[in-house]
Amino acid sequence: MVVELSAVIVAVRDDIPYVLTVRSGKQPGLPSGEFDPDADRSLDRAMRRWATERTGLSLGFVEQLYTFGDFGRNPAAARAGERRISIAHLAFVRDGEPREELDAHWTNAYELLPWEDRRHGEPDVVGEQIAPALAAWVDSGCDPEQRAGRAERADLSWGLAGAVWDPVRVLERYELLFEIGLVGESGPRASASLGATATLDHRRILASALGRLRGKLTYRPVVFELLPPAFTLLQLQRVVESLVGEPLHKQNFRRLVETGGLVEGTGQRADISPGRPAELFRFRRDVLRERPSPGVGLPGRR
Amino acid sequence: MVVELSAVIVAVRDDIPYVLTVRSGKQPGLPSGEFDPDADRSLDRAMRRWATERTGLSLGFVEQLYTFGDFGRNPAAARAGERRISIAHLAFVRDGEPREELDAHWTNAYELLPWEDRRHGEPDVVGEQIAPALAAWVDSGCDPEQRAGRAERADLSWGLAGAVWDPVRVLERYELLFEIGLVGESGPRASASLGATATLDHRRILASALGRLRGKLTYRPVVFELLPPAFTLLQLQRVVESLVGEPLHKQNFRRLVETGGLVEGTGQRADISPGRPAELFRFRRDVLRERPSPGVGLPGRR
DNA sequence: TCACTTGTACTCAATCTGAGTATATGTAAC
DNA sequence: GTTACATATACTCAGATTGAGTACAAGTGA
Repeated sequence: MVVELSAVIVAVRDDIPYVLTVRSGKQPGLPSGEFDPDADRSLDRAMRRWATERTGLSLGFVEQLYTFGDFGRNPAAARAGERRISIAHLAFVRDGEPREELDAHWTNAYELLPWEDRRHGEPDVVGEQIAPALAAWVDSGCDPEQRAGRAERADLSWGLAGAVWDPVRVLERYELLFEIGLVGESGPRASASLGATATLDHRRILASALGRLRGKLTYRPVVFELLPPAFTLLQLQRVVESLVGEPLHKQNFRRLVETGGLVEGTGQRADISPGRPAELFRFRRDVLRERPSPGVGLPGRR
Repeated sequence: MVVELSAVIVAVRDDIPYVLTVRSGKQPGLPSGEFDPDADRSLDRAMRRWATERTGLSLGFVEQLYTFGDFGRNPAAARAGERRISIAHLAFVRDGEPREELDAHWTNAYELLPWEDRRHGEPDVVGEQIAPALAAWVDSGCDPEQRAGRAERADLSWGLAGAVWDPVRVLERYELLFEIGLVGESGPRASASLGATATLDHRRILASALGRLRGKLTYRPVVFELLPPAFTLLQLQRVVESLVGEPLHKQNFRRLVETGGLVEGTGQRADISPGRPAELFRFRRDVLRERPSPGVGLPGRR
């Protein structure tokens, strides 16, 4: 059995969450490579070293995500009888371009999962293609019980029929689209507005990364790993919004992070801006002692 | 490379969280076995089938936890040059004894991690052995910077020096004890009051399971997978308390789950009890549509 | 009937939240 | 310089949530 490491390496620039991709064939894919147990004592170490070699970046926050071993998802390998397990990781980098010769690029995460970006309202794809397809899938259940189960699943993951949209359920949404044949890798019904396709099941891995990341934001101060040491509150807010995919109330966000003790002003101000110059803030480490789970609590999630 | 599945199978009875263990040699260990990719299409399926065969239980909630591949932790295997990766899972069962002939037992999770049970206040081990050992470790840092780093790490994970105790940081606590040689598998300084030892790094896996479980409780209604379909509010509270390891305010807990829409009364009452008979409640599925992350919010975690 | 046990309702102040309004302080255009 | 514009920051206010209790209800066995 082959064990490989793969990584969802995230950076945010200009309000866009990017993931690092490499070309393998004509499609972009996540950087991944075989795990060599003799070279590294632990998975974590292996992950960091390998990512540095492969992408030229040094990772900040790194977390193991999930181990994928669903063989049906890799038709070519399955035919060849190859057994491959992929240990996926989530990692952040602050900035810096990958080295060119490594053929790595930053891809907008929402190009791969367009329905996840709701900062400017619900994207059209949802109403025009996804919701109807889901409705058809629900109706095509064989008995009332199955239809009810399908309806609940669709409503909960997609926030339909009065259910609330939960930014964290990224993987559930992707898997449902996959099941009903709407996303590229799984069938011919895929269309461009449902996002660019990626190698193998890498969009699925990305979905699981985005979901985890969104959840983590709310109870651990991980956003700061994506920001420079000093930042304005608006910068912070934009990064959070870009990751969560939802707009936030500016004044309340500011109150939340300031009175929540998550940041503290450095008397300096940012000069590069139209409008009134903003104060630069930094992450306030002490918050870790004061609150058990400090993070940028999102609105309405309680 | 050998890939194995292992499982932390949890059940709660009489206010005690139990994990299923099997004997391997003289120590208890988690059930685990080699993963056969040809038998099952996905890891999840493999996990369920294998657990059923091995333990005679059918699992409710199952979730992948973490993939462990730290080779230093298994000295015997390391010497033999064996490379083994273990994909750990967390699973719940409602009740039922494991089949006897399988040599499986329920072990009190707090026998393995005694410092995690704070329902009756901070256990004596913490003040008597752990805190002093941590202090010594902090002081033995070579320079002020390293000492400061160690102090922060110790304080945060153990809630010392004014920091708050975070029930979720189970793994961080265990790893720290491991590093300073306080827990059995890692050195000779271990004592009985620091918990029973287990095979290989199985206590570490248990720690990661308990932490994950505690976190999950607060934002997904997973407790109900551990309870019968109808239960009294006190039963529910006791199960939550046993898992979280902290006492909860009764009236507020009740308000939380009732007005939070997490449960609904079934007009029936429980008869087996001293005192006034309590009403039986059931999980209210509709809460899933109403709130993005319904769970039994713990006190003070905000 | 009393002591005891557990269940359930209700109170109350402190805090937090969502949704605003109002004002401050820059730059670029006229 | 004054105006338009853009963003920053302060403050308000009603409604909901939380933490910590008090009070009372409804069973059991002595």
